[in-house]
Amino acid sequence: MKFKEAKNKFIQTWGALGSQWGINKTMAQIHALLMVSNDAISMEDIMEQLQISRGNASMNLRALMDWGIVYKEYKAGERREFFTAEKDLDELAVKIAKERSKREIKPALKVLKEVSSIESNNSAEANHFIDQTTKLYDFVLKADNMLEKATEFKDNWLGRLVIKIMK
Amino acid sequence: MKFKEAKNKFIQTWGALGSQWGINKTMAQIHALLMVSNDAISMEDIMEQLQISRGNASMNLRALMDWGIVYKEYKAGERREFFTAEKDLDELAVKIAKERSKREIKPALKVLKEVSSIESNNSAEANHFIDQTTKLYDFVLKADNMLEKATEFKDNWLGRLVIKIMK
DNA sequence: ATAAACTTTCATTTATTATTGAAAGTTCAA
DNA sequence: TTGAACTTTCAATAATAAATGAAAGTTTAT
Repeated sequence: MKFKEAKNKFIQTWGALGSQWGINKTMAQIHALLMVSNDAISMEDIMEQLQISRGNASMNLRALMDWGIVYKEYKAGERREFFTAEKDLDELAVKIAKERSKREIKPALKVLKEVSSIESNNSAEANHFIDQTTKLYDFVLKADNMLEKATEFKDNWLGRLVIKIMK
Repeated sequence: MKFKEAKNKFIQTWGALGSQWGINKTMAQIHALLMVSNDAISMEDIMEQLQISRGNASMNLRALMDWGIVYKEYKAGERREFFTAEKDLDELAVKIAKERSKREIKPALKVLKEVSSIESNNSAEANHFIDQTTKLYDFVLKADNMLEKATEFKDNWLGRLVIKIMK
């Protein structure tokens, strides 16, 4: 396999993976492209390499910057803006986790708390509902906390030890 | 909030969360409905409660059973099939993790390995590509392993200790 | 202040994904 | 073996999500 072919395959695969996990394909592809690019590239270049429109490129770059995993760069004497991706993978994972937690898990938790707090009418059905949603709330809360602690976790010698043992 | 209202809100929310994470809405809703249902319910019931077609119900129930998180149940003297959901949340998480790993992460890993193994033509570009995709491969592999080990992790006193410390 | 070089926005179009429902398939009781 | 009761399949349709591109908006050099 040649370099160009490999690069393309990587971008396609990363894009597909993204869309399976609720991140739009182009967004994931742009990110992939930037990750494996040596240096910052212009919007024109991104459009060209991924064969996408200006609007699409612009909106997804904006989204990636909102997520904090792509940055603008300015080059001396250049009018255009250039873009780079966060390349540190731990940092990337933490940022994605934080963002998805904020956007999706936190609101879901709010609803779970709400619906698990209804007054029971003492039917078996209602009791089971309250019990199950309460458990779910606790579970999701715990899972969410683990995500949030991922940063500290990775720098934590004890954590690393545990991972080693579990392997 | 009344029980019925809460139940509905829960089902809607769970459905939305599912679709944000790449699981189709109806599938997540059926699962939600079964999770908070006291006992097994028929396809007819599911169709009625979620206002979906027979085909839709059938296909998504099949998918949920393929995932191993919904089971068929037979009631004595009843021709119809009834369905229940896995209600143990740890068990549920493990099964979902395993399934998504198998379907999505494993194939992605294969591609990552492939593209990171190309022969470099010694351009800075190609070298950076190889370096970055290799790192990505290691990272995704590690993350995937952690998912797989989730079962052991939850029963692991040391793991629990670490979580406690990190909180 | 002007205009060239560039970016963003958003109504419209296109592509993707999910849903329907009728027909085909299955199972079981008599 | 027949047919009633039920489930599955899948081509057609609908709903949803993403992409386009032209117009509007910005920025900067002169």
